[in-house]
Amino acid sequence: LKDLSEKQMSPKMKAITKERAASQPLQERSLETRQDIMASALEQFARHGYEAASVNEICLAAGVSKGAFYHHFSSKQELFLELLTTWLDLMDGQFALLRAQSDNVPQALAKMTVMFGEVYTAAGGNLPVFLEFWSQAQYNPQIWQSVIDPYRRYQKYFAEMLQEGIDEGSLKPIDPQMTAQVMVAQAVGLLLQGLLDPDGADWQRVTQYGFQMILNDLLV
Amino acid sequence: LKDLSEKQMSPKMKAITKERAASQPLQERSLETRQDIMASALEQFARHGYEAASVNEICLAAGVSKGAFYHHFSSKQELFLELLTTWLDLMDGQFALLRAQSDNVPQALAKMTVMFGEVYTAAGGNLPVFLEFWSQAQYNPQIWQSVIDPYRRYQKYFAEMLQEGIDEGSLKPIDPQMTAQVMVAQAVGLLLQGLLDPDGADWQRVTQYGFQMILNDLLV
Amino acid sequence: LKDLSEKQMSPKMKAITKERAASQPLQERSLETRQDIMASALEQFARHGYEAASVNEICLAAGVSKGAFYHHFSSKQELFLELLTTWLDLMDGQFALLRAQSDNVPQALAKMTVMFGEVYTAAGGNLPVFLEFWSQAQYNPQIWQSVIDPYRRYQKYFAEMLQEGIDEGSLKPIDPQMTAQVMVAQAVGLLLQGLLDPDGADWQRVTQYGFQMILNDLLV
Amino acid sequence: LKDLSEKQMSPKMKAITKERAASQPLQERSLETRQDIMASALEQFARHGYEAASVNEICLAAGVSKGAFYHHFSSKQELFLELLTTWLDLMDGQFALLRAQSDNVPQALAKMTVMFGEVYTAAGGNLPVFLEFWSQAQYNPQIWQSVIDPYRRYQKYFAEMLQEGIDEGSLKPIDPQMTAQVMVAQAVGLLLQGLLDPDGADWQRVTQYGFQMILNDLLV
DNA sequence: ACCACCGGGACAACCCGTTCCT
DNA sequence: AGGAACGGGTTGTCCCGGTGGT
Repeated sequence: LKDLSEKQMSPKMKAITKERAASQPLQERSLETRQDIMASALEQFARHGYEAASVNEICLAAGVSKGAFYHHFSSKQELFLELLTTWLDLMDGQFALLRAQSDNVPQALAKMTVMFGEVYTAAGGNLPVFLEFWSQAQYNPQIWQSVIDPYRRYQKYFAEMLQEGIDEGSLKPIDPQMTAQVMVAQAVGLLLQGLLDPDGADWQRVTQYGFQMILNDLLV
Repeated sequence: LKDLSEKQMSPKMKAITKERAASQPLQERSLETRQDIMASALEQFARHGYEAASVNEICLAAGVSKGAFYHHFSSKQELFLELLTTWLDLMDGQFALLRAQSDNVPQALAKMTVMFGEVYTAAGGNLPVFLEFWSQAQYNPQIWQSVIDPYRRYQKYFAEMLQEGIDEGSLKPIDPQMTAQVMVAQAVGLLLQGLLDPDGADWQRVTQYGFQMILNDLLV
Repeated sequence: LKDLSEKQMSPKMKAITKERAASQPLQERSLETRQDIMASALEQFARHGYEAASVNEICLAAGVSKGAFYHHFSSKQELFLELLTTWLDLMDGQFALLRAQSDNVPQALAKMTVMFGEVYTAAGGNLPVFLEFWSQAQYNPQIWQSVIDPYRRYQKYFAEMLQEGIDEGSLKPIDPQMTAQVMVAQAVGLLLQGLLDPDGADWQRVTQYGFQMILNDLLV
Repeated sequence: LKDLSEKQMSPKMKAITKERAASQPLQERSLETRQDIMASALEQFARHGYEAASVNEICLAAGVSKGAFYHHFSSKQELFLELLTTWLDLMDGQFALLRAQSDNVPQALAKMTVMFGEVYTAAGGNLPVFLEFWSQAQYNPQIWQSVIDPYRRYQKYFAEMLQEGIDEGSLKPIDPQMTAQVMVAQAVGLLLQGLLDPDGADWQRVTQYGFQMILNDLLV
């Protein structure tokens, strides 16, 4: 997740970087430009929202011409989608990793909670895009598809894990489907609250507390 | 909450209504125009989002001139804020009512769950504005203030209720503050899920289920 | 000329005046309203120019509703024209007066110079409308007519005066027509300079000086 | 000064020119577009005044899209200022040239008079912008600055010239400062009169006559 | 008779995302 | 990869009638 928030230097710095990079292999330079744009876009989307963030600003902040922009991305939308999928892929990877590293289900669940906190901090100032993804999904089928797919996948992950736990006897025989949905809902809700009102509470603690409440119902 | 989603007639119908209204008392006519605009705006915001919804479209759909629009609202923002506060006031009223009608705390909590479901259905197709409110709060301090105030109030409501329950002996001595926050988070999360993926689950049932899980931890 | 720049109270003051005036005879009140509007308009036109001054602002500053405005004046233009003619009539009166009060031509000319200085100070902060009159005359035939008529009249006045002076032997036999035009031109030029760069020179003195130069050529 | 008033072809002609120009080197094409816009703007400002001239009209008359317009100028104001400074620079150049070409002061003064006449004719139909410049200087500090600077410079030019004349013994020991101001004032006044009432007199002749009057006071 | 609210459209300036051509 | 140009669309405001209350 860190990759999403690095490259936070000033445009001026960027310009210099650019000049220095002039003697790089072409392909490398192209890739770098592409990532500069993405980093800049991420920040702009987070700061102003998808609609209010202008391509112009993104280019300016990235130290890149509009011509370059449309060379790399066919539209603002595509860039947005690209950002979205990158984000989701990272999340997916994290999930899989965590699950693989855990021996039993309760342990994996506990780790999830930790990871959740990490997402929150790792995204840095760019967490608001998360909400923006969600919001835009309402109005654009393609984004909706891209957001809903992994989302359902997460729920399935959880449900399967819970089922496993039940099977191995470490969890009570609750309804895995619905429990998973509740858990995800809680996670999402806490994220949004932390997003909107970061100083309103110690959200890390509240998150721990909330998951513990649910676990109380699950553990044998 | 119903007032927010009525007035769903076509623009053509509206135009006729307008003409008929020409002979009404001025004040009444003015009020009606204002509400027409608000209803239209609610729909447009829900359908396209705050930024993408144009004042022009809102006026067209309301069968109202832009002159009328800017007579009633000084800006798109102000209208948005107006919509927001109306919504929140309604919610506040519902909360207070429900609490007053309940004898003990567990009963009130149960009713809340029901009310939550009602919100979901009552908003009709215009629920997406909810997300839009949340989203815009990120970028606009005034909206943020307007959204965060009642939000914190709700949490306080809940926390007080829980404290009451503990005092009257109907609830376990849990941490009321954090529990309230978790409950609100779950509500919000479920709402968003229902918003994004209405057909992904029977959210009414999931909601019931989720609150039951929390209640299990609370009840003596 | 003073009438043009009095009534410089704040809108608040006006509002009070208005309320007090509620018990006045209707006609009187109407007249007052009309003059309030004109005073406000004068100020607004002077401050922002004809186009940039909005009827709204004029009304606000006058403490008058837009309905009232259009009751008294059929358009912004008409008001402007009204202002213009009022101004010009005042000037005309002053001219006639001065000429009547003078025994011989050189004396009258000297007095003109004094009067000119008075115009400058009497107009107070609202002198820029003068330029605005001139400017608008370019684009609007009606205003042009209203501005050009008295203008030519002034020149004729001067020319006649000079002719008189020649006839009575107090002036050299110069071309009265062209001399008059030059004098008026100088007056206008000095006015504009004083308008644009009030602190650039002691325009009163320069005016005296300039007219003296011309007089040197005229006096026998 | 002629450059300011050429390019008076119809929009249609322009469109053709544009298409032909599509195969020009980019920089040249850009420059041409810029000048097309400026020429069109000059005409529109002259015809309707600064405020009343719309960017739309300017673009239409120039055969250029609004996008192109805002690519070249950041605002209508900036364009106006650009026009102003170009004009003033031209004037400055003319002044310097004339002075350099003259042997003694009286000769230079005489030439100035001629030049003044040329300005009048060279500007063609676009002289009204002159008044517009003056007018807008009242309401906009930046324009004021741009207009007042060269203006004071002209006066200083004149004053220095006069001082030179006094020193070289070709002029009487008058006050050079005030005399210069009077001369400029007369010039401005005559210009405005010629502007407002072109058929009211033979302004060329009147100008000659007026300057002669002043010269009478200066020459030894 | 006078005034105030309300509404009507046209249109302003500006900017946006995008494409074309070098 | 980039500078120039495109045109449609944005919010907001302007000037102005009409309708009803005082």
